[in-house]
Amino acid sequence: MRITRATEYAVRCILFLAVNGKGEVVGRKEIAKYMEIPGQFLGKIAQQLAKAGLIEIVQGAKGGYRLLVSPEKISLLNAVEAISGEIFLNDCIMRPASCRRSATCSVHCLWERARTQLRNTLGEVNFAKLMEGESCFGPLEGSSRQGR
Amino acid sequence: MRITRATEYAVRCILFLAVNGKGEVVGRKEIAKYMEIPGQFLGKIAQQLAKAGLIEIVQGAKGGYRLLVSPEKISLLNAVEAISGEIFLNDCIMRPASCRRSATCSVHCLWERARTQLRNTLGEVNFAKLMEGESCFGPLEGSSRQGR
DNA sequence: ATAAATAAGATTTTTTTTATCCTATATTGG
DNA sequence: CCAATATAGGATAAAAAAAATCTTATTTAT
Repeated sequence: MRITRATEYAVRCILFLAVNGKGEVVGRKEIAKYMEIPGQFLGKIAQQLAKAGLIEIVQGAKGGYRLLVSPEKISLLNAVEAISGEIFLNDCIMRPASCRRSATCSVHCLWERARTQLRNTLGEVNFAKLMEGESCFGPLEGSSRQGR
Repeated sequence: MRITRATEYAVRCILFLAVNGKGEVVGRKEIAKYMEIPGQFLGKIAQQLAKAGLIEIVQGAKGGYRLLVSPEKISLLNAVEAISGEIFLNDCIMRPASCRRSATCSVHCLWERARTQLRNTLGEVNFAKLMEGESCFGPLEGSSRQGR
Protein backbone atom coordinates (compact mmCIF):
# COMPACT_ATOMS: atom_id res chain seq x y z
CA MET A 1 0.00 0.00 0.00
CA ARG A 2 2.90 2.27 -0.66
CA ILE A 3 4.31 4.19 -3.53
CA THR A 4 7.57 2.50 -4.41
CA ARG A 5 10.89 4.23 -4.29
CA ALA A 6 11.21 3.76 -8.02
CA THR A 7 8.08 5.80 -8.50
CA GLU A 8 9.29 8.48 -6.16
CA TYR A 9 12.55 8.61 -8.11
CA ALA A 10 10.67 8.91 -11.37
CA VAL A 11 8.71 11.84 -10.03
CA ARG A 12 11.88 13.56 -8.87
CA CYS A 13 13.50 12.93 -12.22
CA ILE A 14 10.64 14.44 -14.18
CA LEU A 15 10.49 17.35 -11.81
CA PHE A 16 14.17 18.03 -12.26
CA LEU A 17 13.89 17.84 -16.00
CA ALA A 18 10.89 20.16 -15.88
CA VAL A 19 12.77 22.71 -13.83
CA ASN A 20 15.65 22.59 -16.27
CA GLY A 21 13.36 23.29 -19.18
CA LYS A 22 11.43 21.04 -21.50
CA GLY A 23 13.85 20.67 -24.38
CA GLU A 24 17.06 20.53 -22.38
CA VAL A 25 19.22 17.45 -22.16
CA VAL A 26 20.32 16.79 -18.62
CA GLY A 27 22.91 14.17 -17.77
CA ARG A 28 21.85 11.15 -15.84
CA LYS A 29 24.58 11.62 -13.29
CA GLU A 30 23.57 15.18 -12.69
CA ILE A 31 19.98 14.21 -12.08
CA ALA A 32 21.06 11.34 -9.88
CA LYS A 33 23.31 13.57 -7.84
CA TYR A 34 20.89 16.41 -7.26
CA MET A 35 17.85 14.26 -6.70
CA GLU A 36 19.66 11.59 -4.70
CA ILE A 37 18.81 8.69 -6.91
CA PRO A 38 21.13 5.71 -7.38
CA GLY A 39 22.62 6.35 -10.80
CA GLN A 40 22.16 2.99 -12.42
CA PHE A 41 18.74 2.60 -10.94
CA LEU A 42 17.80 5.89 -12.53
CA GLY A 43 18.87 4.37 -15.80
CA LYS A 44 16.28 1.66 -15.40
CA ILE A 45 13.62 4.11 -14.46
CA ALA A 46 14.44 6.35 -17.39
CA GLN A 47 13.94 3.44 -19.73
CA GLN A 48 10.39 3.10 -18.50
CA LEU A 49 9.75 6.81 -18.73
CA ALA A 50 11.06 6.75 -22.28
CA LYS A 51 8.85 3.80 -23.13
CA ALA A 52 5.91 5.78 -21.83
CA GLY A 53 6.87 8.62 -24.13
CA LEU A 54 7.54 11.10 -21.37
CA ILE A 55 11.25 11.55 -21.96
CA GLU A 56 13.79 10.92 -24.64
CA ILE A 57 17.08 9.25 -23.88
CA VAL A 58 20.09 10.86 -25.52
CA GLN A 59 23.07 8.58 -25.82
CA GLY A 60 26.75 9.26 -26.10
CA ALA A 61 28.96 11.95 -24.63
CA LYS A 62 26.91 14.88 -23.36
CA GLY A 63 23.99 12.54 -23.40
CA GLY A 64 21.24 12.33 -20.86
CA TYR A 65 17.51 12.76 -20.70
CA ARG A 66 15.19 15.25 -22.30
CA LEU A 67 11.63 15.96 -21.33
CA LEU A 68 9.39 15.38 -24.33
CA VAL A 69 6.10 16.51 -22.88
CA SER A 70 5.28 19.87 -21.32
CA PRO A 71 5.17 19.75 -17.54
CA GLU A 72 1.56 20.89 -17.50
CA LYS A 73 0.62 17.90 -19.63
CA ILE A 74 2.17 15.32 -17.32
CA SER A 75 0.07 14.37 -14.35
CA LEU A 76 1.39 12.70 -11.27
CA LEU A 77 -0.71 9.74 -12.33
CA ASN A 78 1.14 9.57 -15.62
CA ALA A 79 4.43 9.38 -13.77
CA VAL A 80 3.23 6.80 -11.29
CA GLU A 81 1.66 4.55 -13.86
CA ALA A 82 4.60 4.84 -16.23
CA ILE A 83 6.63 3.06 -13.59
CA SER A 84 4.23 0.82 -11.72
CA GLY A 85 1.65 0.21 -14.38
CA GLU A 86 -1.98 1.11 -13.96
CA ILE A 87 -2.90 1.45 -10.32
CA PHE A 88 -4.99 -1.34 -8.90
CA LEU A 89 -5.54 -1.58 -5.22
CA ASN A 90 -5.97 -5.32 -5.27
CA ASP A 91 -5.65 -8.30 -7.50
CA CYS A 92 -9.28 -9.15 -7.94
CA ILE A 93 -10.00 -5.98 -9.83
CA MET A 94 -7.18 -6.65 -12.18
CA ARG A 95 -7.95 -10.31 -12.71
CA PRO A 96 -11.63 -10.79 -12.01
CA ALA A 97 -11.39 -14.34 -13.25
CA SER A 98 -9.08 -15.21 -10.42
CA CYS A 99 -11.65 -14.37 -7.78
CA ARG A 100 -14.98 -16.11 -7.69
CA ARG A 101 -16.28 -13.50 -5.35
CA SER A 102 -15.82 -10.47 -7.49
CA ALA A 103 -19.21 -10.57 -9.16
CA THR A 104 -21.15 -10.67 -5.94
CA CYS A 105 -18.80 -9.17 -3.44
CA SER A 106 -19.48 -5.60 -2.53
CA VAL A 107 -16.06 -5.25 -1.01
CA HIS A 108 -14.51 -5.27 -4.42
CA CYS A 109 -16.73 -2.48 -5.54
CA LEU A 110 -15.30 -0.49 -2.74
CA TRP A 111 -11.72 -1.22 -3.65
CA GLU A 112 -12.58 -0.18 -7.16
CA ARG A 113 -14.18 3.00 -5.96
CA ALA A 114 -11.18 3.87 -3.86
CA ARG A 115 -8.98 3.11 -6.79
CA THR A 116 -10.88 5.40 -9.11
CA GLN A 117 -10.73 8.16 -6.60
CA LEU A 118 -7.02 7.77 -6.04
CA ARG A 119 -6.37 7.83 -9.75
CA ASN A 120 -8.49 10.95 -10.10
CA THR A 121 -6.59 12.70 -7.37
CA LEU A 122 -3.24 11.90 -8.87
CA GLY A 123 -4.53 12.74 -12.31
CA GLU A 124 -5.56 16.23 -11.31
CA VAL A 125 -2.11 17.53 -10.59
CA ASN A 126 0.48 18.19 -13.21
CA PHE A 127 4.18 18.88 -12.96
CA ALA A 128 3.81 22.54 -13.78
CA LYS A 129 1.79 22.90 -10.62
CA LEU A 130 4.23 20.83 -8.69
CA MET A 131 7.05 23.07 -9.82
CA GLU A 132 5.20 26.11 -8.61
CA GLY A 133 4.69 24.49 -5.26
CA GLU A 134 1.03 25.32 -5.44
CA SER A 135 -0.20 21.84 -4.97
CA CYS A 136 -0.88 22.24 -1.29
CA PHE A 137 -3.20 25.14 -1.56
CA GLY A 138 -6.06 23.88 -3.60
CA PRO A 139 -9.16 23.00 -1.63
CA LEU A 140 -10.04 19.37 -1.38
CA GLU A 141 -13.69 19.40 -2.28
CA GLY A 142 -16.24 16.83 -1.27
CA SER A 143 -18.19 15.73 1.75
CA SER A 144 -15.43 14.40 3.87
CA ARG A 145 -13.57 17.64 3.88
CA GLN A 146 -10.11 17.90 5.20
CA GLY A 147 -9.23 21.07 3.49
CA ARG A 148 -5.76 22.47 3.33
CA MET B 1 0.63 0.15 -4.24
CA ARG B 2 -1.59 -2.76 -3.50
CA ILE B 3 -3.71 -3.95 -0.66
CA THR B 4 -2.00 -7.01 0.72
CA ARG B 5 -3.55 -10.42 0.82
CA ALA B 6 -3.45 -10.33 4.60
CA THR B 7 -5.67 -7.27 4.51
CA GLU B 8 -8.03 -8.86 2.06
CA TYR B 9 -8.24 -11.91 4.34
CA ALA B 10 -8.96 -9.71 7.33
CA VAL B 11 -11.81 -8.05 5.50
CA ARG B 12 -13.26 -11.41 4.52
CA CYS B 13 -12.92 -12.64 8.07
CA ILE B 14 -14.74 -9.68 9.57
CA LEU B 15 -17.39 -9.91 6.90
CA PHE B 16 -17.96 -13.58 7.68
CA LEU B 17 -18.18 -12.88 11.39
CA ALA B 18 -20.58 -10.04 10.72
CA VAL B 19 -22.83 -12.23 8.62
CA ASN B 20 -22.84 -14.84 11.37
CA GLY B 21 -23.95 -12.31 13.95
CA LYS B 22 -22.02 -10.03 16.25
CA GLY B 23 -21.86 -12.14 19.40
CA GLU B 24 -21.37 -15.53 17.77
CA VAL B 25 -18.20 -17.53 18.09
CA VAL B 26 -17.15 -18.94 14.76
CA GLY B 27 -14.35 -21.48 14.48
CA ARG B 28 -11.17 -20.45 12.77
CA LYS B 29 -11.27 -23.44 10.48
CA GLU B 30 -14.80 -22.71 9.43
CA ILE B 31 -13.90 -19.15 8.52
CA ALA B 32 -10.78 -20.32 6.75
CA LYS B 33 -12.70 -22.88 4.75
CA TYR B 34 -15.55 -20.67 3.65
CA MET B 35 -13.47 -17.61 2.99
CA GLU B 36 -10.56 -19.47 1.46
CA ILE B 37 -7.93 -18.25 3.85
CA PRO B 38 -4.91 -20.36 4.86
CA GLY B 39 -5.83 -21.50 8.36
CA GLN B 40 -2.67 -20.71 10.24
CA PHE B 41 -2.28 -17.43 8.47
CA LEU B 42 -5.76 -16.52 9.58
CA GLY B 43 -4.57 -17.16 13.10
CA LYS B 44 -1.94 -14.49 12.72
CA ILE B 45 -4.37 -12.06 11.20
CA ALA B 46 -6.87 -12.70 13.98
CA GLN B 47 -4.25 -11.77 16.53
CA GLN B 48 -3.93 -8.39 14.95
CA LEU B 49 -7.66 -7.90 14.72
CA ALA B 50 -7.92 -8.82 18.38
CA LYS B 51 -5.17 -6.40 19.29
CA ALA B 52 -7.12 -3.72 17.48
CA GLY B 53 -10.15 -4.60 19.58
CA LEU B 54 -12.29 -5.68 16.66
CA ILE B 55 -12.65 -9.32 17.60
CA GLU B 56 -12.19 -11.54 20.59
CA ILE B 57 -10.31 -14.79 20.36
CA VAL B 58 -11.95 -17.70 22.15
CA GLN B 59 -9.58 -20.52 22.99
CA GLY B 60 -10.15 -24.19 23.58
CA ALA B 61 -12.61 -26.64 22.13
CA LYS B 62 -15.47 -24.85 20.42
CA GLY B 63 -13.21 -21.87 20.31
CA GLY B 64 -12.88 -19.39 17.51
CA TYR B 65 -13.46 -15.73 16.90
CA ARG B 66 -16.20 -13.40 18.00
CA LEU B 67 -16.95 -9.99 16.58
CA LEU B 68 -16.78 -7.43 19.38
CA VAL B 69 -17.88 -4.38 17.47
CA SER B 70 -21.09 -3.89 15.52
CA PRO B 71 -20.58 -4.15 11.78
CA GLU B 72 -21.85 -0.64 11.25
CA LYS B 73 -19.14 0.65 13.53
CA ILE B 74 -16.29 -0.99 11.68
CA SER B 75 -15.12 0.84 8.61
CA LEU B 76 -13.08 -0.68 5.86
CA LEU B 77 -10.34 1.65 6.97
CA ASN B 78 -10.43 0.15 10.46
CA ALA B 79 -9.91 -3.28 9.00
CA VAL B 80 -7.14 -2.23 6.66
CA GLU B 81 -5.23 -0.28 9.25
CA ALA B 82 -5.65 -2.97 11.90
CA ILE B 83 -3.52 -5.16 9.67
CA SER B 84 -1.19 -2.85 7.81
CA GLY B 85 -0.97 0.03 10.22
CA GLU B 86 -1.98 3.52 9.31
CA ILE B 87 -1.98 4.05 5.59
CA PHE B 88 0.85 6.12 4.23
CA LEU B 89 1.45 6.30 0.56
CA ASN B 90 5.14 6.93 0.93
CA ASP B 91 7.89 6.97 3.48
CA CYS B 92 8.59 10.65 3.61
CA ILE B 93 5.20 11.39 5.07
CA MET B 94 5.70 8.87 7.77
CA ARG B 95 9.23 9.87 8.61
CA PRO B 96 9.64 13.46 7.54
CA ALA B 97 13.03 13.54 9.17
CA SER B 98 14.28 11.00 6.70
CA CYS B 99 13.61 13.26 3.75
CA ARG B 100 15.18 16.66 3.53
CA ARG B 101 12.81 17.63 0.82
CA SER B 102 9.56 17.22 2.65
CA ALA B 103 9.36 20.74 3.98
CA THR B 104 9.75 22.36 0.63
CA CYS B 105 8.61 19.72 -1.79
CA SER B 106 5.13 20.12 -3.12
CA VAL B 107 5.10 16.55 -4.30
CA HIS B 108 4.85 15.34 -0.77
CA CYS B 109 1.86 17.53 -0.16
CA LEU B 110 0.24 15.70 -3.00
CA TRP B 111 1.00 12.28 -1.64
CA GLU B 112 -0.42 13.43 1.63
CA ARG B 113 -3.52 14.74 -0.05
CA ALA B 114 -4.04 11.51 -1.91
CA ARG B 115 -3.49 9.63 1.30
CA THR B 116 -6.08 11.64 3.19
CA GLN B 117 -8.58 11.12 0.47
CA LEU B 118 -7.99 7.41 0.30
CA ARG B 119 -8.39 7.09 4.04
CA ASN B 120 -11.60 9.06 3.89
CA THR B 121 -13.02 6.86 1.21
CA LEU B 122 -12.23 3.70 3.10
CA GLY B 123 -13.45 5.28 6.29
CA GLU B 124 -16.84 6.08 4.87
CA VAL B 125 -17.95 2.52 4.36
CA ASN B 126 -18.77 0.14 7.18
CA PHE B 127 -19.30 -3.58 7.23
CA ALA B 128 -23.03 -3.34 7.65
CA LYS B 129 -23.15 -1.66 4.27
CA LEU B 130 -20.77 -4.17 2.82
CA MET B 131 -23.03 -6.98 4.01
CA GLU B 132 -25.97 -5.39 2.31
CA GLY B 133 -24.03 -5.16 -0.88
CA GLU B 134 -25.03 -1.54 -1.26
CA SER B 135 -21.56 -0.24 -1.63
CA CYS B 136 -21.64 -0.14 -5.38
CA PHE B 137 -24.64 2.05 -5.77
CA GLY B 138 -23.55 5.28 -4.23
CA PRO B 139 -22.75 7.88 -6.86
CA LEU B 140 -19.17 8.79 -7.42
CA GLU B 141 -19.66 12.42 -8.24
CA GLY B 142 -17.47 14.58 -10.41
CA SER B 143 -13.91 13.82 -11.13
CA SER B 144 -12.50 15.74 -8.22
CA ARG B 145 -15.14 15.48 -5.61
CA GLN B 146 -16.80 12.29 -4.66
CA GLY B 147 -19.32 13.06 -2.03
CA ARG B 148 -21.75 10.51 -0.73
C1' DA C 1 40.47 7.11 -32.46
C1' DT C 2 39.45 8.22 -27.79
C1' DA C 3 36.90 9.59 -24.07
C1' DA C 4 32.51 10.23 -22.14
C1' DA C 5 28.03 8.85 -21.66
C1' DT C 6 24.08 5.92 -21.51
C1' DA C 7 21.83 1.13 -22.86
C1' DA C 8 20.46 -3.30 -21.72
C1' DG C 9 20.61 -7.80 -19.85
C1' DA C 10 21.91 -10.49 -15.93
C1' DT C 11 22.48 -10.89 -11.36
C1' DT C 12 22.58 -9.88 -6.55
C1' DT C 13 20.90 -8.07 -2.33
C1' DT C 14 17.44 -6.66 0.62
C1' DT C 15 12.92 -6.27 2.15
C1' DT C 16 8.31 -7.58 2.41
C1' DT C 17 4.80 -10.77 2.21
C1' DT C 18 2.88 -15.16 2.72
C1' DA C 19 2.73 -19.34 4.78
C1' DT C 20 3.83 -23.15 7.82
C1' DC C 21 5.97 -25.77 11.78
C1' DC C 22 6.05 -26.75 16.46
C1' DT C 23 5.22 -26.51 21.30
C1' DA C 24 2.14 -24.49 24.73
C1' DT C 25 -2.16 -23.40 26.62
C1' DA C 26 -7.12 -23.09 27.16
C1' DT C 27 -11.84 -25.19 27.06
C1' DT C 28 -15.37 -28.64 26.58
C1' DG C 29 -17.46 -32.93 27.55
C1' DG C 30 -17.35 -37.43 29.48
C1' DC D 1 -9.55 -35.58 36.18
C1' DC D 2 -8.66 -36.93 31.46
C1' DA D 3 -8.83 -36.87 26.63
C1' DA D 4 -9.98 -34.52 22.65
C1' DT D 5 -10.38 -30.28 20.32
C1' DA D 6 -9.00 -25.66 19.30
C1' DT D 7 -6.41 -21.67 19.17
C1' DA D 8 -1.92 -19.03 20.79
C1' DG D 9 2.48 -17.57 19.85
C1' DG D 10 7.28 -17.82 18.67
C1' DA D 11 10.33 -19.35 15.16
C1' DT D 12 11.27 -20.28 10.73
C1' DA D 13 10.90 -21.04 5.88
C1' DA D 14 9.49 -20.03 1.26
C1' DA D 15 8.12 -16.94 -2.22
C1' DA D 16 7.68 -12.65 -4.29
C1' DA D 17 8.71 -7.98 -4.98
C1' DA D 18 11.65 -4.11 -4.79
C1' DA D 19 16.06 -1.96 -4.92
C1' DA D 20 20.44 -1.82 -6.43
C1' DT D 21 24.56 -3.14 -8.91
C1' DC D 22 27.69 -5.49 -12.27
C1' DT D 23 29.11 -6.20 -16.86
C1' DT D 24 29.42 -5.63 -21.58
C1' DA D 25 27.84 -3.06 -25.55
C1' DT D 26 26.73 0.96 -28.08
C1' DT D 27 26.42 5.78 -29.16
C1' DT D 28 28.23 10.46 -29.76
C1' DA D 29 31.29 14.62 -29.25
C1' DT D 30 35.80 16.21 -30.04
